[in-house]
Amino acid sequence: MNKPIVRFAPSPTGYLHIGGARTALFNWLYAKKNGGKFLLRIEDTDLERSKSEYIDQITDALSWLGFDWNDNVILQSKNKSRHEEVVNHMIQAGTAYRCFLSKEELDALRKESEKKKELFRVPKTYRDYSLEQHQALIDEGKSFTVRLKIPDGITEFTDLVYGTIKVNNKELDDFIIARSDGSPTYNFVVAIDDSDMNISHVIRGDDHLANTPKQILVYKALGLTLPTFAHLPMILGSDKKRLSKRHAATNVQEYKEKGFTATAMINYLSLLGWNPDSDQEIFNINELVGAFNFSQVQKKPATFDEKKLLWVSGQQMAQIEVSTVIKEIEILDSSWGVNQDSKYKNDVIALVKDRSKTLNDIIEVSDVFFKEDISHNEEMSKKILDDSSIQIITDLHEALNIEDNWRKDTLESIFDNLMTQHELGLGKLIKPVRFALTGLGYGPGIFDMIILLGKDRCLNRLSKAVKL
RNA sequence: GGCCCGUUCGUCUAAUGGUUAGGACUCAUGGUUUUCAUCCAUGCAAUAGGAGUUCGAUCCUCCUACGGGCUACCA
Repeated sequence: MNKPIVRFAPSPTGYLHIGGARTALFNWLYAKKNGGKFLLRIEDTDLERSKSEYIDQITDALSWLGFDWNDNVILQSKNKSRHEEVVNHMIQAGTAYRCFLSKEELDALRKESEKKKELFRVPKTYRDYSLEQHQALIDEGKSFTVRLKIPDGITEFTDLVYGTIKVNNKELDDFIIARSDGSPTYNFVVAIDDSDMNISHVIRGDDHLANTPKQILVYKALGLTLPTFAHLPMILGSDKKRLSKRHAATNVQEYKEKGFTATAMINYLSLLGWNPDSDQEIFNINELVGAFNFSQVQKKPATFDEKKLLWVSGQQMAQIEVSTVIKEIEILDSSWGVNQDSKYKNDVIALVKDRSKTLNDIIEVSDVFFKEDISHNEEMSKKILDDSSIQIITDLHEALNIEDNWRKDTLESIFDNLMTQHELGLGKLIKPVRFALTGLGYGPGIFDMIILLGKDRCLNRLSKAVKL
C-alpha cells in the first residue's frame, strides 16, 4: 500500500475550534500511524469572511497541539487560475455547461414549487445547448454560471466510518461549479485541490457526508482517481447542539489558557468518537498513534464533557515529568517563577503537581511559595480564624520560633505537642495553619509545605495571620 | 418538503442471535491520607417505541418517533 496523504482543510473564518482540532487529530494520527503525509490547506476562497489573522491563529493552535504538517501551508486562493482552467476545460469537454438562468429566475421558480409543495429541481434548460448557442447568448450580454452535467445513475462510495453510501443521481441537481463572476464553488474546488494534492484519504467532519457524492461526480467527470473517504461524527455541546460559539469554550486556545496541556487535550479529544478497543483511557501521543483505527470510530455524535477532560488532565499531570511541567508553565506564563532558584522551583512543582489537574492549578498554588506576601480572603479568614485557631497559630509560632531543626520529625513532634495541648486531632490543627501559611483551603501535605517554605516565611505568615 | 446519517446509564463508550448488558467520567456513601486532593471500595444509573424473523433479539428486517447533516451563485 502506498503511504497515505491526508489533509486538514480549515477555512480561516474563525479560530481553531474543538471540532476542527479533533478532525486535525484524526488526520494526523492516521498519517503518523501509516508513515504518510499530513498536509494543511487553508480554504480562504470566501474573501468576505476569511481573515489572515485567523490563519495565524489556526496554525498556532495546530503547532501547539503538535500536529506538524508536511510541506508548506497551501492557500486555496492561490489555485484560482487552476480552478478556472478546469472549468473551461469541462465546458469544452461537455462535462459541464453554461447555465443562463439568473438567480432571480431560480428564486422565483423555487418559491413557486414550494407553494405548490412540489419538489424543486433546477431546470436543465441549457444543459444541451451547443457551444455556439452559448456564445450567442454571451454576445447578447447574458451572464451565466457553470453547472456540472450530472449523468443518470447511482453514485456509491464506501466510507471508512459509515460504510456504503448510495445516492441516486436524480436526487442531485446539476450544481454550480462556477459562479457568474467566474469564481468556483466549494464542492468543485475541494475535489480539484484534493486531487492535485494527491490526497489519498479525505478525513473530515460528517457535515460533508451528503456533499461527497457531488464531489465524486466531479472526480468522475474529470476521470480522476477517487480518494478514500472517512467522515467523523460531529462534536456536540452539552445541549446536544453542534458545538458552536454559543457554547462555553470552543476555542482550542482557550483550553491552552485554562492550563490544559496539549497532551491532555489530544488524549481527551481522541476519546470523543473513537475508542481504543480496550479499557485504556490515558494515552501518550505515541500510544495513540499506535492504537488509532477507523474501525473503532463511532457513527454517532459525541458530547463534549469538560468534567472528563479535567479528569484526563489530572491523570496526565500525575505522569508528566517535573521538568516538562516547568517548560509548559513557562510557555503559558512567562512571568512565572522568575528570579526563583531552579532547584526550589523543581521542589515546588514536585510537591504540588500530583494534586493538580491543570497547569493553572499548579501556578495558583506555586504562587504561595514564590511570593513574599500572600493574601487572605476576608470571608474565609472570618470563618477559619476564630479564637481557638488564633491560639493554635500563636502557639505554633512560638514553638517554631525556637526550633532550629527544620525537619519532618521535629515538626511532627511540635504538632504532637499542639494536639495534646489543645486536645484536637491533627486535622483540626492543619486547617487554620494551612490557611495562615497559604491563604488556601487545600494544598500539599502540611509538613512538606512548612519545610519547603522555610522558617522565615512561616513565622512571618503565622504572625501576620494572627493580626487578621 | 426531499435525500443522507444516526439513537446502549446524565456523559464517553463495550458487548453479543442466548451476559446479572461491562468499563470510564460525574454523583452518592464508606475507607486510606489523623486535613484537602489523590487513591481504593461500594452504590445509583441504559439497549427510544412498535411490529416482524427466530426456540431466543440490544444485536437482523421494516415502520414510527426523536436528533443531526445536506438540499445556496457559503465553506
